[in-house]
Amino acid sequence: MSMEKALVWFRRDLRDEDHAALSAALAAARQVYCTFVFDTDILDALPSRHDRRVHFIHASLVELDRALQQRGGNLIVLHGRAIEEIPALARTLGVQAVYVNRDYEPGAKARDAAVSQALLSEGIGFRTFKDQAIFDGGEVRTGNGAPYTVFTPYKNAWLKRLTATDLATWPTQGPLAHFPTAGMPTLQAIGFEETDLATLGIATGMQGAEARWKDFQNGPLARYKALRDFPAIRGVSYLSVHLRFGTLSIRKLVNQALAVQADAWLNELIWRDFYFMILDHFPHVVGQSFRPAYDAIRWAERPEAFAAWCAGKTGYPLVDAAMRQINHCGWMHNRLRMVVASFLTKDLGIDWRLGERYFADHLIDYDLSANNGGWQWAASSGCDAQPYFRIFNPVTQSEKFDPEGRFIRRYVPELAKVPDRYIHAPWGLPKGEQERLGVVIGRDYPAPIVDHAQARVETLARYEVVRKPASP
DNA sequence: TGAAATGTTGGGGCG
DNA sequence: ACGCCCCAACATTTC
Repeated sequence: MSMEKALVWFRRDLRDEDHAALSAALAAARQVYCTFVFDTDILDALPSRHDRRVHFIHASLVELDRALQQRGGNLIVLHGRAIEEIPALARTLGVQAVYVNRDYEPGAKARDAAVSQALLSEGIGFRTFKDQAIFDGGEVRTGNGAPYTVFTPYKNAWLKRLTATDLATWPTQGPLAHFPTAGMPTLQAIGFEETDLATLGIATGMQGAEARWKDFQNGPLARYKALRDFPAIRGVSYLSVHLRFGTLSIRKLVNQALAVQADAWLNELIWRDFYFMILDHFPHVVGQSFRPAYDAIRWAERPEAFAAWCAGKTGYPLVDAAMRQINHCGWMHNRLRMVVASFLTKDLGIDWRLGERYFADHLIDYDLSANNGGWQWAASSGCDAQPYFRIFNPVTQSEKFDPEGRFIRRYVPELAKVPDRYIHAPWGLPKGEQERLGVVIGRDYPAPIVDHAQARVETLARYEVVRKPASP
């Protein structure tokens, strides 16, 4: 039974290759339309009108539209509330069904439920597909049918279950239907401004994704395990933004990771599936600890310390360099995400939710599932989180992962002249040397806003409440 | 996907 | 030669 018309609604899957919903629509319908909605329910909540993500999406849509036009179709780009725009467009086009790739965020699930309901009332179908994850829903479960909450057994089950079918490319050949529009709205027309993506060398769209992917395969992939922890080195893939917006297919990456036996990198891709699954099954992690006991922790109210953390002025060079990196380019090396998260929660005693929100507002690759998972991991409140007594020493981390201070000096230029021996803890530099080098701690660079050894003791005390329920 | 505290061992200085 | 002590170096435990 072939249907006449279908509509593919693109969201975080901005490509026309290996695309599950597009593939299914093409297989099912004679005429396939394509749309994207700049959803004001999302855009209105963004803190700035200069948002690199909106810019990235817009630039990627321009390329996607061009690709669809080469196939006889086009991208119908709307600006409004998706829960109203999609049913209205479906009605206008006279489609029998709307096709989407599944999204696991609570807000997206609520939106999709509302759209589905609206469509259903008009007899229009709403078909959802797994595309952004390798496994979703209940596909990877423990022996008794529960979702995994520990990564390693999840990973083992994930690998055991994996077959070639799970990694097969979704074919998307075939003609597309064209719907006359006034053309793609400009960035300004949807209320946003151009950003510095080009200056930062952030390539958009499928072509940008492919270029980065080639760079990674020709470069660090083979030595990923050895290089990935060193922020001064190009040792990681820089593909996170492309996975976030679907300008690259996850199946292609997993296939290659398996082919070259890049186990450490494959693990990272499995972590991504893991956190999608956790968010899907445990939506309370948005705003609450995965482990309820951890919501009894009394976090410190320290607005001035939080401001110093945000600005990269804590007096701990690696922490400051990392925060200045996110402030400068909207991206931070993964090792440093752990370091600054540990510092915020366990050195400053500040609620992980504040850090989570800061990352949400600043990361170009921000993804609710992984960001929340990572912060709760660092705060020890999450599933398979590090134990609360495992506290990073910001100086030791610096010595291990930026041994010569190359990364520090790149982002904290006022420390450029500090000798290697003191670059990780410059307050140890003798006063006379500080004067001679023109790097006086407290004048040219902040004194540490907290003493790590003391903070560690206070954190262990703060976390005592999770050990056992408060006595009656 | 830690780090600090504590325990153990063994080489070397020294009386 | 021997015991004693110091203290790296390494291992284990504790948080």
